[in-house]
Amino acid sequence: MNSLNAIRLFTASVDAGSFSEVGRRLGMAPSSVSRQVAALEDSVGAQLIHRTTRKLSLTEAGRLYFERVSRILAALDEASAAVSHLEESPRGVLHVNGPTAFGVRHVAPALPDFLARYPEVRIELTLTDNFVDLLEVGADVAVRVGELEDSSLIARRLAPNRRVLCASPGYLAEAGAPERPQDLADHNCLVYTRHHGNVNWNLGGPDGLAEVGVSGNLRTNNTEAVHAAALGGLGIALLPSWLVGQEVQSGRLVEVLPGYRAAPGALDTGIHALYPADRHLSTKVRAFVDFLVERFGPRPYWEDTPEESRSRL
Amino acid sequence: MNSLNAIRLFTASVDAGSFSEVGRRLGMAPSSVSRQVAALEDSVGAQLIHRTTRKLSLTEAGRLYFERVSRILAALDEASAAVSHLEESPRGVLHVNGPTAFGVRHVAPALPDFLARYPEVRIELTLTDNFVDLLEVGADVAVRVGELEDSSLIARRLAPNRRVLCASPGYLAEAGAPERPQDLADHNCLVYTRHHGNVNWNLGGPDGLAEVGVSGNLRTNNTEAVHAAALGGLGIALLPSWLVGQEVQSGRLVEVLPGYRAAPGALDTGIHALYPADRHLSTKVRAFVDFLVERFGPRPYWEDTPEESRSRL
DNA sequence: ATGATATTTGCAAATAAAGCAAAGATGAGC
DNA sequence: GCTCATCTTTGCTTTATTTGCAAATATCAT
Repeated sequence: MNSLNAIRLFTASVDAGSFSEVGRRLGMAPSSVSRQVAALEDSVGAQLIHRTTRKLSLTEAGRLYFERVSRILAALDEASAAVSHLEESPRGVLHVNGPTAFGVRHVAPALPDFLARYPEVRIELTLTDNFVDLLEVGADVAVRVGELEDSSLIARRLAPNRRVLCASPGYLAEAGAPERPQDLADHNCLVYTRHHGNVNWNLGGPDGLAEVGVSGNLRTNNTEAVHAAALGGLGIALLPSWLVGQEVQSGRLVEVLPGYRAAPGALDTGIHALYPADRHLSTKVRAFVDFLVERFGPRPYWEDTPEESRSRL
Repeated sequence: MNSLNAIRLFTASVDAGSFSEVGRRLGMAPSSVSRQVAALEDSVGAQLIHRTTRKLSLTEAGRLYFERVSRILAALDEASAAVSHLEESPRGVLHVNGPTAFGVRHVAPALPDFLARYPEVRIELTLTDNFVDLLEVGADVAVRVGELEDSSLIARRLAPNRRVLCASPGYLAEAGAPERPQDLADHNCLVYTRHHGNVNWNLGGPDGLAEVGVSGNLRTNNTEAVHAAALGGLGIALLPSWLVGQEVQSGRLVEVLPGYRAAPGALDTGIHALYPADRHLSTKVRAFVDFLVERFGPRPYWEDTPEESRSRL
């Protein structure tokens, strides 16, 4: 087990032609240089340098070792440099993980801008709806909507996650628009739930919290299904603003009880970027997270009212 | 300045998939492994491994670093092995230095046998008559006849260096053979000397030491010239046995005053092999010196009497 | 939920490295 | 030929680094 330092001192001695000179250049005692080289010789089991008080000269073994080892040292430095260089400006492959719906709607459309800003980065986007271990899939960063689980990860808030009531103009024309939360009980409510049993919607509005038992002719554990049904005019849905924002802006959906929002629960904690709590956060991850924060927050574009949306064009 | 050990622990961790496992395999505390890898990460300035208490996984930087560095480690071990291996059996270039006359007559003829025994050795033979610094010319071993100077070198005695009196049969037939040392004063003595002034030959024989002032019509500072003149029948010469031994054996020269030899002086200290006093004596040098000792000593073939020489055939 | 095992950190002990001074050696210059 | 400056090496002490242990925290399997 020879030390790298000894090898560096050996090559330095060959270059300088003197242990003392090496000591002077590197600011260390000549005896230290001498001993390190001697230890290296013991380690490889061969004399590398013939010494005279006046002159150093390589043995054949030394010459051979020097040739090979100096190339190796260069390669080693190069390897370190490559890795350090990797960190100077964002580059390399960035593995991003996220849920399908949000990923398709808001992450993927953002990637062209990101990649335009950092041309040396390549992105591998994995969209999964079951929770996966970041490290397991080799992801560098994940976008999570709603509750957070991984405590060993750092979470950076990207946007609020709010749910709003909405329905298609067609449905409202037919069934009328509710004016108070209690009116929802008389509407066909499209229920997203993962469990059996009754479902209550907790709504916060100008007059405080209101809890309304809702029901309808569709219950599903898939948000996209609720979304599709609402677009089809089936009834009133409680959906995340990032999912329906653009349709509200375009008029394909209309916000119902605009003053009310779903009272924050576990599902509404927010939208976060998660990444490992490493001491050395890689620049590409930092760049990506910063980019998302800049793009979404503090008030994401999908929260715009129809008027704001029009004026933005 | 990252330590080699840290890099080894890093790659071991990647292989084992766990710091604890590495600790178990290498017999060290997991905390040490952890800290070394952390230090390496600080050193290169990038996270290399994502850690969970349950799992390790490489970052992209880590993957890149691992790929490069594992090859490098292998190359390093290989370099050490190559050098160590070099020491296992004699191989490589062996630089031999020696005086011209002795080299041509006794070293060069020995080389075929040596090279036959060690086929992986290549010899570079440098014959010089001025004293040279072993290290200066890059020699691994030198053969020296006579006085020794380099005190930092190890000298191994190869053979005695004796000078004997001899002349050609033709000269003796014409001038007669001396019967006592004092008779030399009346002979044409071929004098080798580096200085001016009178020359005495100190001869040791059955009746003790005898000092005889000698002179003749040839004085030279070149032994070979004396040799050639003696062969040509010019007179009586005092020459090293290794130089005239074979001619005495073949009868082209005849030993004069056979009971007498030159009294040992500085020039007669012996024939030595010299090599650097390194802690790691390379096997090829050791093999070469051993070979010469075996071939020459304790009584070299050139000291044989004519009878012995004949029986040896 | 609980137990077994993982990483990490603080702290003390052990190990390795560094500096200093002195000794021996070598080459340059007078 | 001799002296002097400089080089390597070694013994000894001081300093720095590394290690191991124990405890805290975190994770996965049962």
